[in-house]
Amino acid sequence: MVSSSLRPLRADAARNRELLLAAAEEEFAERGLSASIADIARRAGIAKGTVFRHFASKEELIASIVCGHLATLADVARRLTDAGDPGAALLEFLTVAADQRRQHDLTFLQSVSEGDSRVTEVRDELYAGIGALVDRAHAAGTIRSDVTATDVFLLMCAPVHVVENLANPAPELWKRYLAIIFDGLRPEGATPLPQPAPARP
Amino acid sequence: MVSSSLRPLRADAARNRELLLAAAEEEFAERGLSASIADIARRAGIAKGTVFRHFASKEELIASIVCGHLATLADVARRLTDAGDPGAALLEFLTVAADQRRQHDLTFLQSVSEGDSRVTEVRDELYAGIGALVDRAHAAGTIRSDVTATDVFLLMCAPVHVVENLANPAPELWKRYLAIIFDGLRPEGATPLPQPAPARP
DNA sequence: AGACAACATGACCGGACGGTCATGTTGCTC
DNA sequence: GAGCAACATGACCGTCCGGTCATGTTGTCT
Repeated sequence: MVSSSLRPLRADAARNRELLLAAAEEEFAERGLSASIADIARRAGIAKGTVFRHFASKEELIASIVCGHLATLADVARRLTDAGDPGAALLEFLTVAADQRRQHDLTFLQSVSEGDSRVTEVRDELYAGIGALVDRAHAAGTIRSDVTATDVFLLMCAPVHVVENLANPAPELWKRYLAIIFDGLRPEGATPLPQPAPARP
Repeated sequence: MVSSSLRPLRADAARNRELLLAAAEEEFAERGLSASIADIARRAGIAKGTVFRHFASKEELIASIVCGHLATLADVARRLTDAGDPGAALLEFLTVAADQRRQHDLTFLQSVSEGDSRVTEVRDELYAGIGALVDRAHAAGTIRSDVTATDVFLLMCAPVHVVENLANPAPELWKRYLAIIFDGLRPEGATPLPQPAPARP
């Protein structure tokens, strides 16, 4: 979203960078991780060599995309922390997160950019935001007390993933599974969990 | 599991076929879809050309693996249909299914082998088995009435998928998320679902 | 307007991959 | 045990991909 380089980019370079990121996002969403740099460059209307001027490697390009998505989600979480109903806020966050994933499923990119320092940094921000939402939902009694922020973080993209096993899913089918999973997070009729919550990612 | 060819394989060929399938399964689980035929052959202790004697293409090899897994699951479902408690039987099925996926996550192979006729055939069997389990659970009132066999089919591998977003998950952490999701399937405290169930896959 | 650094370009490289095939080997049948 | 079809082998082919670099182009600053 923001380019935090010291020297500002030249006008054409900045424009190309945005075109490139947008094209890469679409190409990855359509072709998966094996989308080629050449195809991405063609889609962006720039030459292949230019890609490597902006990003040292394919991995770095992926990390930048993931960073942008995580930052957007962190922003959403932050904004929703002040919302009225804590339970509704958490559900709204999960809805926005799933909808983002539906548009461009980039979950498979996340494992690639695991080592990147910028990614882990933004992810920590997102994690903090989710933590605040979960705390408030706990206090309001909307979700069961044995569910943690890490649980929510991990379950975030599950609805979309579930739907992707279908060839032609209805565009909003993921909402069905988000509802089912969210019901599993509610205190009513909750069964004791067989395993302790994992440490934060 | 069974090789339904007309002419029986020669002894060495049959042995190599099994070695090959086992090696491919491990290699795909470790390296993902991009595992190479050469690596698979090396792991099986056979030559690369031999792979293509048994399977016309990489896709066909994948389809055979997926077939075996689906057949195993269909068998489990069939056996559990006669079990005592319908609710426990369904939970047990989901547990076995998730555990199988944990050992060798091959979900990503499923989309590749979408067009294969053998795969769709075995998948239909599995689907029928799940249908029977769900019907009995409905009758016993263990799961909410608006949940279908397709829902269960789709949610089957969700617990394992959720956990895979973690770098070093505890080996049985998936049971935590299976418990949460299964709680979402229970009638107690169920919220109306916002989307209709999809048609069978 | 001139002049330079920043930027864009696409031919090119090394390597890896899926798949083929001529040649050599081996299990089965009589 | 002879003979043959089934099978195994690995060198080889065409293709594609990530990444490099010498050369040409353009924004920007004075």
